[in-house]
This record gives sequence, structure tokens and C-alpha cells, in this order.
Amino acid sequence: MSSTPRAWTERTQRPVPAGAPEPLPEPARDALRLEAVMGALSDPLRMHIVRTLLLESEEFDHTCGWFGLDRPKSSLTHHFRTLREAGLIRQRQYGLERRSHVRVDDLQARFPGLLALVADWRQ
Amino acid sequence: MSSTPRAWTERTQRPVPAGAPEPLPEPARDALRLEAVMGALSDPLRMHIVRTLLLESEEFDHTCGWFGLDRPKSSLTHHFRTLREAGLIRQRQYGLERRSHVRVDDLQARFPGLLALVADWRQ
DNA sequence: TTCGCAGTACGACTTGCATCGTACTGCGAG
DNA sequence: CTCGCAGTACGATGCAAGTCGTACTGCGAA
Repeated sequence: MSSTPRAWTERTQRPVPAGAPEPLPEPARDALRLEAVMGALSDPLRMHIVRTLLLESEEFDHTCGWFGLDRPKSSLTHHFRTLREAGLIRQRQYGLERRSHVRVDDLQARFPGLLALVADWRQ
Repeated sequence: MSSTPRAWTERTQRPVPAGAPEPLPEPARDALRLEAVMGALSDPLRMHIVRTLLLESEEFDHTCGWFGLDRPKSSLTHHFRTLREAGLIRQRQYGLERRSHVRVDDLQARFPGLLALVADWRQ
């Protein structure tokens, strides 16, 4: 079940599969704010989430549970919402679960080099 | 009295003039933390300070007053200390005044591309 | 030595955020 | 229909940070 992940630099955003649900509300590319993005990444847990999503994601998006984070569900909801509202991740509701991926194209376009910093982050 | 500022990308850190006071306490290059740096930059006023220091500084460092910020002095003390403790700026005490500059070399070495994002920031 | 000034230190207030428990929602399996 | 589960919503709590007034410090000029 594990397809080999491409390097994130080579993985431009995947085409959206037909019939995928609409993304949850998020800021448009032009509305992304560098301070807000950096504020979202100033929390180590959120930095970890984005970095993991960037480096270890496969062909499909991932649910909150996939990360194996040892925090209550309500805390994860909070952090994922923070990341989405800052524009770092896109979330779609697939039936029961909410799946996330990094907005690679938008972030590269607006803040070139930022994701490279995240990828190089050492805990 | 305005010498032409070089572009920040061409201005590697100036040699320290002989007899300059020691820098105030700051994290060493290896101790810089990306989350902390981003946390410091998540405040628009601090982002503005760093960007101004990066783009409009001259051959010498600058005092808090130079920025012409319309805030009480105690607020500025707070923000400059935050920037110094996160490792973004270096501060030296010259008699009465405390002068600051961006730690260009350290930041470029540890977080390449980060200062370019700051320079491109639009208020 | 006296004064003015740059900046600090301290403390109070307020706001925002992280954390988490609990109740709830809504889809899908059986 | 009923149950279980992923995740949300809500609210309480505690803490960290932003804001700012006031008192203070310490250098340098007159």
C-alpha cells in the first residue's frame, strides 16, 4: 500500500480527482500573509505536521489520525484549522474524514523558498 | 548624510569596527531555531523592523528611535528584545543608545532564503 | 554636578492562544 | 435502524505575549 513518495520539490500539486469534495474555507493565494504563515509555523507541533505532510505524504491526502499524534482530538482540530486558515494546508471532507495536503503550488508562488526551510527543519 | 545602501543580498555582514562594544546576549548561530525565528516575525511590527533594517540600513547600525515608530518606548524595548532573543538582530550598546542590525550571515547560513522572504514582504 | 535623554525595568491589564474534557454531529457498516 | 467512529463545537482553564504608564538608570554635555 505504500507507493514511493516523490521528493516534495518534484511533486507539484496533484491534479484534483474528479468528484473530490470542495476544499474547506481557506484564504485565496493572493490573500496569503507571510506573518500569518510564519505565526502558524511558530508552533513546533504544527511545523511537524506540515513537514511530515510535505516529506512523507503519498499520492493521496491524509487524515488527522494518520500522523499518530499523541494529543486529544480537539487539540488536533484546533491545530489543523489554524494551519488551514493561515493557508498552509488544504482540507477536504471525504465522508467521515477530513484529509489534508500542503498547498505547495500556492506557497511556492507566493513565498518561494519557504517550504524548503520547512523541509530542512530539524526537530 | 545618507550613503547609498547596498542591496542586502550584496551586503554581507560588515566587519566589526575595532573597539565596538560586545553584543548583548543572543543565541549562537547553531542555537537558532526556525520556529522561534518565525514566531518573532509573526508580528507585523517586528517584521517591519527587520525588513527596514535589512533594506534601508546604511553603513552603521541603527537605534530604536531611527525607525520613527509611533509606540511607547517600553513597547519598542519589548519588540527589539524579542527579535534579539530569537536571533534575528544583534544589538550593541554605544554609550546612551542601543544599535541594531540584522544577523545576515547567521540567518543566511542557517535558513537560506528566509531573508529574501522578509525583503519581499508587502505590508 | 546637574540636567536631559535613550532606553530599561517593573508591574498591571488585556488579549490571544494552547490544552483538553465533554457533548455533539453525521456518515457508513452491519 | 442502530451503532461506532472521525472529527467538530463549545467552554473552561492556564499561560504567554502585546500594550503601556511610570519610575529608574546611566552616559554625556554644559
